Amino acid sequence: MSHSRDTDAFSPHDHRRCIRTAIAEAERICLEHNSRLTPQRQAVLELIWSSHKPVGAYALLEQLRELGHNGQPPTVYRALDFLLQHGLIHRIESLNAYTGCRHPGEHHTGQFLICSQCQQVAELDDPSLGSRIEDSAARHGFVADSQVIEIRGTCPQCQQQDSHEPR
Amino acid sequence: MSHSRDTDAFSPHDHRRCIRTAIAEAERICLEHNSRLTPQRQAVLELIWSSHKPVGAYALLEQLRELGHNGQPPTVYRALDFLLQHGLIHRIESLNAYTGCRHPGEHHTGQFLICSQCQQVAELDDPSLGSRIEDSAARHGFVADSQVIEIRGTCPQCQQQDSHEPR
DNA sequence: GACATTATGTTACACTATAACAACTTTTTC
DNA sequence: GAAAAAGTTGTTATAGTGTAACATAATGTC
Repeated sequence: MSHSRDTDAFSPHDHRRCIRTAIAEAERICLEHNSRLTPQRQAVLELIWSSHKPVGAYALLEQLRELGHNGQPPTVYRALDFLLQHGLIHRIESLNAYTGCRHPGEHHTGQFLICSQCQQVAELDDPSLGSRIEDSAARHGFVADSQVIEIRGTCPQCQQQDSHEPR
Repeated sequence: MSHSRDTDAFSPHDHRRCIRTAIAEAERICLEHNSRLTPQRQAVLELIWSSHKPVGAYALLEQLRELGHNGQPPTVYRALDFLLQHGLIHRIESLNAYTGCRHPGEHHTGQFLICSQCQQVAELDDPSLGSRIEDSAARHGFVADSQVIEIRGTCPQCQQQDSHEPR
């Protein structure tokens, strides 16, 4: 089975590339919107992209401090708000945590696969699923304008390990 | 368009009936499971069912105190845990709030329509949507075992009011 | 340079949730 | 029916998540 770029999060990959791409895209988008990717915002974005596990705001705060940034909660939350507004990150509601967005710029509603075992998250980004949901809502006279789709389960990698180490 | 029992939450209806049914079902289920629907638990369930707007734990606590119950946070959270475990209520992740379950007992994953205007929530409970999502995940080698589906938008009633009072 | 705008610093606090242990009730067992 | 076990509630303290409000600093505009 071939995996799209989206769900490669679960497969071993050159993660530095993820980070580089994310920053590059962020710069592009900020330029487009005439917004500023300040050092703090970039630092937060990089920290979020340092893995595919969603990070909590206070964990980010901790890491920012280690990097010598000044740190109080509002600092982090402001950066997060900025990144969220520009579609550069997503908030995972069921985890109170944040993860990098794979398709910044393109307007899309996040659909997440969350592995209960390794804690990693991949984006599904299946537009037809999105419209299927809209339809479902519309059938009840409901006009949808945003969706929270968070699917918990076991990723391919962890399934393999399970079969190797049963019990 | 005809609405199923599920999404009637948005339409005017005899709400006392909702509550009565909910309690009756709760009693049935607790009997089945040999669990006890204690006065506190029942009080919390009734409070949750007192409307179709999800309620936060601390709001419940407040209301419990007004009813003369003893109240500290753990009291409420324990009742909520019990009700959640028995499938009598759902937690709305994106609101940190709780709402009554329309199909207690039947194992189902919650799908919620949340009106941004009136704050009311209806359950979709579209099993084919659930399996559609499972499929979507499976296509990426991911085994889903639970889903968080929360759709924000405008309910039929609020749409009507909008068209009557534009601006 | 003066001004408006945007971003950050700082303090304090609100909201959501749980840990840990004590006391009490109900059920079970003998 | 008394003792033990299991389940429920009381109580105190604290952890985790998020924001309000106001001061200061940096940046952009004219």
